[in-house]
Amino acid sequence: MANSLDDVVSGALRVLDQYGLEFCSMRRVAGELGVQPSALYHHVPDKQTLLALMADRIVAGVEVGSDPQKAALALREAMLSIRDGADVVATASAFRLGDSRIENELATITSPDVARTLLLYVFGHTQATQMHRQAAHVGIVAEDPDLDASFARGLALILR
Amino acid sequence: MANSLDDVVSGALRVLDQYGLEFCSMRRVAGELGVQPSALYHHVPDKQTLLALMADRIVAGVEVGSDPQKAALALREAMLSIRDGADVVATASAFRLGDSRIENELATITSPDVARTLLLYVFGHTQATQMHRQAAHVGIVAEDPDLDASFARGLALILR
DNA sequence: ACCTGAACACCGTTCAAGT
DNA sequence: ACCTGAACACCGTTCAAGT
Repeated sequence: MANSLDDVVSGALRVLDQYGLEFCSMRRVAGELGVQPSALYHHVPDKQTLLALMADRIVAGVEVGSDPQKAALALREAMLSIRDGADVVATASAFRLGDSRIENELATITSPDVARTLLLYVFGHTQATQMHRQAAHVGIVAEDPDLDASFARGLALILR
Repeated sequence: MANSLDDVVSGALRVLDQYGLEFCSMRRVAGELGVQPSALYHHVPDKQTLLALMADRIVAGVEVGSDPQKAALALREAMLSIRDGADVVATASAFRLGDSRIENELATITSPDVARTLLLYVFGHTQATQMHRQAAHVGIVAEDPDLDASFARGLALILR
């Protein structure tokens, strides 16, 4: 019956994926878990912290390895795999500029400057991709079929 | 007495600069103008549109010219000149990927791929800079004195 | 440890009505 | 054209109290 912190994060990610960041409220997450809104504050001090935990989980499976290009593509895939994932991850990461796991791992296989540039590019392009696709899905803009290729070319530009 | 659309945008930018995006509500903007919240909907269909108009005004003075490096620095300066400016501009721009004035002008002096990569990098780095500075200002993180230089080096990487 | 119930101070948006 | 007043369906967060 009783929820753990992991249950809360999982519930929040389900709400995010179904309704989007805009409607991912503490009250909806509580509803998803069958609990009162105030119950969430037993697990988490505030919404921002919950969002940071969600971001960690979204990128948890991303292995950097030894190929920065592969790492960038994996990161992009992880963020695109959940609605508004890029927004959540990018916002949470901006708060820890310079000490995120992925930035540090990228830095060891390239350089600190390339790592940061790459990471910010991946966030920016993926956020834009996801936003554009959402807008296309709602029909307020035409689908752009070239976004994946555009991403790859920008990547090559930075890693050249 | 009566407000124009320009007055509304100006009022919204004053509220943004004083209180930040989080507290830049329709109700506060209305208060700033000495008007009821519902009055804003005479000028603007919704908050998102108001934010887009604010973004346009923030980058209005940025001249692209013929030097992409200078253009990127000018864009960064414009966004940093107002609280949460990078957030507002980046979010609004993601909706128009591929047909913003600045992206188009950059494309003519470099290439479409460089223009997009550059723009996304500038947004990402400037958002992170502004967020990090805000966090440092509130004291939850140490100031990073290298952010401007880090920006310049990433720029050089893309434009090399 | 985990949760309820009630409250506080807010939101964006709509709509009839006023001038 | 520009605005008021009132309402609707929401927010995040706190806190005493329950099990």
